[in-house]
This record gives sequence, C-alpha cells and structure tokens, in this order.
Amino acid sequence: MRIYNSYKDQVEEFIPIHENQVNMYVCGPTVYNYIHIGNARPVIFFDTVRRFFEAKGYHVKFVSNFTDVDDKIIQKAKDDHLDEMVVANHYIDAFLKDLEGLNCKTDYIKPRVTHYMGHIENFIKELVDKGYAYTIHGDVYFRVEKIKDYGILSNRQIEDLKSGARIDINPDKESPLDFTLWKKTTEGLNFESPFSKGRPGWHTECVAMIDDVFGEKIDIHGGGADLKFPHHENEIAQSKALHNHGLANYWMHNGRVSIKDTKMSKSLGNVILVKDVEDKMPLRYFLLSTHYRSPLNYDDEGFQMYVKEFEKLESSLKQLFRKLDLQDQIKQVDIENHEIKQILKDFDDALEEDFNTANAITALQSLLKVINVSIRKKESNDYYNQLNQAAHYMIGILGLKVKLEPMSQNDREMYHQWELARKNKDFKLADQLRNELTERGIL
RNA sequence: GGACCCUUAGCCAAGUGGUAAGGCACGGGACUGCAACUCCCUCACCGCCGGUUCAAAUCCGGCAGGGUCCUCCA
Repeated sequence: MRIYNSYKDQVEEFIPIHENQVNMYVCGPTVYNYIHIGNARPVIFFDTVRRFFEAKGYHVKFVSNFTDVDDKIIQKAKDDHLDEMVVANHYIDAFLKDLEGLNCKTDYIKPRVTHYMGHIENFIKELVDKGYAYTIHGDVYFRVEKIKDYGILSNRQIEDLKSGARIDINPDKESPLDFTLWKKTTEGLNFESPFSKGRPGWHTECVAMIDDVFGEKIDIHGGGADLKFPHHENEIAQSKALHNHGLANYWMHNGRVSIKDTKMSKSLGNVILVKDVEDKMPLRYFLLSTHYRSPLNYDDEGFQMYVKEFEKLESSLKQLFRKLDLQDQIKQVDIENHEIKQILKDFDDALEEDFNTANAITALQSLLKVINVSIRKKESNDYYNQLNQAAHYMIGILGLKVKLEPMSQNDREMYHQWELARKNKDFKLADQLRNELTERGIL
C-alpha cells in the first residue's frame, strides 16, 4: 500500500504504527447547514479508503468529528430563531442521512466538540503551562514562532507568512501568525474555563479530540486540501508543542470540487446540496471517477454520463444475478478463472497505489465487459458465481450499492410465463409480462 | 504582491523516461418478434516554443491559458 503523503509531498509505502491496525481521522463538518457535493468528496473518498483497508484485513479505527459550536452555527440559530443545539442536532441528523444515501459507513467514532470541552480546556492549559500559548484579556493564543519548522505541510516559510500577512487588527497578539486557542465571548453558546467564559478555537478542537480518542500519534489524517493551511498546519504545531510529534504519519488531502468551472460558494449561489441530488450512487461513482488529489469539475451534462454508467453497472449485475437467482444457484465459490483473477489484481493494484479509484473503476468496467459477454453465452454457474463474487468485492470497496433482491416464487412463475409466451410467439402477452417484470425490478 | 498546481480526442479521464488505459458521444457492423440491454470495429501529431536524452505526454527553461491557497471554507 502506497500513499501520497502531503506532509512530504511524495508517495510512500504505508507502514501502520500498530500491525494490521489503521488509526485515521478525517476533519468533519461544522453543522450549520446541509452538506454540498464538495463536502461529500472527502466523505466518500475516505469511506472508500476505510473499506479498502478493511478488505485488506486491517482493523480501522475511523474517527471524524462534528464541530457543533461555532460562529456560523450561532448566526444560523439567530436567523432561524432556534437554539444552537437544535440547529446542530438537526444538521448532524441530516449529515448522517446524507451519508446513508451515499452508502458511506456511519458506524465510526463521532466526537462532538461540546462533549469534549473538559479535554479541550486541559489541552489548552497544558500549552499555556509549557509556554507555547499565552493568555491576554481572557483570550488564549498559540505562539507560532516557537515551532521551528512551522509551515512544512503547506510549504510556507514563516518569513513569507509574516510579510504576506494582512494587517492584523488584533494588537493583543504577539505575532500576527499566532492563532486563537480560546476566544473570550459571551455571545452564543459559551463555556466556563480558567481563561474566561468563551469558546475554543477551531484549530484546537480537532487536535484535542484526536489526543483524547487515540491518545497517541495516528496513522492518517485526512481532509480537503484547503484545510492544509492554516487548520492542519496549526494542528501539527500544537501537537509538536505538546507531544513533540506531528500528529499523523500520513497526511492526505483531496482536491476541490467546482461547478461549471467556478468555485462553489454560497455567495455565488451555485451550491449543489447532496440531499437534492436524486442519483446518489451515480454521484458517488462520479466523485470516485477522478483521482482524489485532482480538482474535479461538476456540470449537469457531464454528470449524466455517470448516471448512465451507473445504470450500465446496475443492469449488468442484475442480469448476472438473475441468471443465478432463477436457478437458486448463488453460492460462495473460489475465484480460479485467470481472467477474473487478473482483473481483481488490477483493481487492487490501482487502489494500492495511492487509492487510484479512477483506475479501479476501469478494472470494474473491464469485469462488466466480461460479464456482459458471458451472459450471452452458456457458461457454468460456477463461472457466473465467480464473476458475481468478483463484482461484489469491487463494488463493496467502492461503496456502490446495487439493489439485487432474490425473486419471489410468484416472480419466478411470471418470468417463466414470459419466456413461454415468447417461445409461443404470443408477443402481446410477452410484452405485457415484460412490462410487469420491469416494473417489479426483476428485469 | 507571495506560495503552489493544472493544461492528454467532441466530452470525462488514466498514464510521471521506452513510444498514448478506460468510459461517454459520433460513425460502421452484429444480435433481436419489436424494444431495451449487449457485443465487435473505427476514433489522439498529449497547450505552444526551445533544451537534456539513444528515447519525453512524462525531466529542464520560456511563453500562453486556467485554477487553488495566503481570510471562514471539504
């Protein structure tokens, strides 16, 4: 397994800290709105990463947070005349529903900031005690310049950052680079702390929760490329200050999604929400069709291509399944066929090389071709089962769900009547039965 | 202004030194009671100009166009 490590800007062999175990953390949503397809990209991608690791026999401890205290939530609560926690809970539920629609696993560890206040406080306190942070007027800031190699992840020099820094209106900070660990405020949801009544800074939440949930350096930390700076850079800085390590061995960042070659943003009004996309599986297919590090552009016409592709996948697998199902012959077999084995190998090879889902999909497509050819021929049930199993292995890792229900006795009879009608050239009856079978999702 | 990235057929998209995967669309065939599905065939001087090399889409330099980050952002 090889992974492109953003921290070093190179592809590296993946070596887990603990054998057969992968500890990974992905920055989760701030729950003040429904997620859009750009948010869905890391969600789907890292779910696929998890699935592949699991398929390869790793135990994956997958953690992704909910930021449920934030200025944007306060604003949203004001706008909607609701309690902040009501807002947060609503969008957490909506997020999980979107996840299910996208066929992402939801059985992962989901720390919420509001449940970790004690730990976050202690974390900040320790930073202060060690001299890496300072309090002033109730606010707490991190001393960035105490971290000597600050900027490695995002490839920035401290000097450049200083000269490029916007005019800082906050004279309390020792340096414009310093970032907030604790913000004194009584507006919105706030918490008592030794520093002041207030809220934690976003950059400290993730690292404090990782600290508590894992209690050690983790294998993989993931998120969108735009989180590299300053968010992830600041997480690393805090971890170095407190634990003398860079938080994660491998940093993975996915590219952005744009819409019709334009940045997706609420002010431009070109946001596509996941909940509004009818074709959830084609969306997943689409988002995996480009390598995760490349930028991805969405437009309706292009997307139709993937809707069609997914339908093709669905119909081929359905026909194969039906062939076996009609004879009650679906069973576990050993995959021995050379061609199928080669395709499986191509699939695994693609994913093992920095999760190249685009090439993995190509392998899936070549299996589909083999399936389609075989369906027209008379092949053994054993061979069909090998194909079926290989296909399900692949779509299981890619997380592409295809509805395949075994036929009822009634369905079977109807199917046989249809065949009989065609044989007897009773095309009127045959067409009628065909329509019925199609409606029932059999054909 | 500073940092970085991208440019492969009509469209989407792999490929990071050995002579262009795959998909969609188009065109030509096949199969079929009619459809749908499916199958076969066809379809690229890798943005432009130089350089390095026996060999470059792949490395280096320049130019053009596009984008991201530097501020909340997945």
